[in-house]
Amino acid sequence: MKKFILADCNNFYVSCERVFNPLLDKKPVVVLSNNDGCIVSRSDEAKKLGIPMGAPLYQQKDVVEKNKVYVFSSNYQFYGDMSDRVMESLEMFAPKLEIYSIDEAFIKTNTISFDDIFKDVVNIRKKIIKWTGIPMSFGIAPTKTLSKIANHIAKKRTYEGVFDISENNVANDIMRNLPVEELWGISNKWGKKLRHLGVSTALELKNSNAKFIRKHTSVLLERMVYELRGMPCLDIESISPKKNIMSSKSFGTSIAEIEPILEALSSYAARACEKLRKQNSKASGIYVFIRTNPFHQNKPQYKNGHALNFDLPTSDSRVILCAARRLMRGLYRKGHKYHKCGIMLLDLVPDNYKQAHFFSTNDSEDQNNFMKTVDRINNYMGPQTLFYLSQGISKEWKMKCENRSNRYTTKWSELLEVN
DNA sequence: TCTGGGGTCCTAGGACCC
DNA sequence: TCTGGGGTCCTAGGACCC
Repeated sequence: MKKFILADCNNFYVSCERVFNPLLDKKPVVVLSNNDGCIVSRSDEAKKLGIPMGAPLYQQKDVVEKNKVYVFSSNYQFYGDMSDRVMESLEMFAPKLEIYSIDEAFIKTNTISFDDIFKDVVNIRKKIIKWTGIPMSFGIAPTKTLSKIANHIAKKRTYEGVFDISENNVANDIMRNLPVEELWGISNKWGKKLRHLGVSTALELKNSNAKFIRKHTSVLLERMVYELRGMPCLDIESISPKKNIMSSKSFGTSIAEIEPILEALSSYAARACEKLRKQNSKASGIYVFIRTNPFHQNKPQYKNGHALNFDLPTSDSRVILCAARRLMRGLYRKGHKYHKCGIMLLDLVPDNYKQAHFFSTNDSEDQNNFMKTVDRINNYMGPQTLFYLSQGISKEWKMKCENRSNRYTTKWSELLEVN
């Protein structure tokens, strides 16, 4: 029988920090989101202190100080590079893996030959930990949904970090004690709805009438019923280019004037365009938005967004920046303190996509060559070596990032030093 | 004081057509 | 006086993921 394996890094961002800083072993460690806002990765020691996932840092200040928790700002360049190393290592054993997120990948067993799946996976896991320094867990099951559950058990229960849920008829016992909200694809809203229908555990969902579930929820949960029964509805997905690309960030401090907002927007747009060209796409349109801080309900709130279509799809930063700024000037209202803005590149098409247009000139060879040159220089000399003046120089909107570790693997000046 | 960012998929409902 | 039904396409918004 074909099986799915979910390979997942343990406490990924924290584990990355530990690779180059062994003093952090066995200590409580957390990593923050952008702007040092929320806690998005926790070591086991930090979890034991009761620090919840996603909690704002300021609400955990007491626990953090009392227990000397190590706190790191996010360092995505570094984590991204470590992720590449882990995935490339996995690919050596399983060439057709589906990279599901920065720290997880699905593998299907018919793409590799195993003598004994369990034993072989234990060996793969050992090798990857040795090569990358990142601890991982592996869940084995007949469907993706079940492999998620198996992975969960592997993390908690077994010392080898590998668990096969299809062995020894343990699946039902595990599901009997698993609240529906902990299933992959169900969260609070659906959980409530299911409980309302009399379904509160994974096992009860598995034994429900699939059509009944679909009628009262959606096709997604109908699929899940079958997946829990061991009938695969979800397969390994091949890598496809993104359909939209987004770049947005909250400002380090709230901003009332339009100029710094335009600078921030230009920077986000430039970043989005780099991602766009990297995946060899062009955008047919853009959406730009702005908003005040929704947590300050006692202050006047404003949020708005506008979209625009280009005559022809483009990946030219200059065209996109100009259009974005024009949209923003239309959105901005004086008298508010703004907290966040962003841009989404819409309806992406392959960059070799050609369509004749009588009047538009925004898709010339010159433009493409110009952007390629800019990207090449920034790749070689470092991000932002060349930038647009409209991104500004003072950058008062720049996000907070007070405890970032070194970019050990991607920046010469920040390599680990051994004395 | 301080509350992330970047995605995907599905559904309902409106506009429009014949 | 009595005013259809069925289909498609698009969009906005909701829900979920990590």
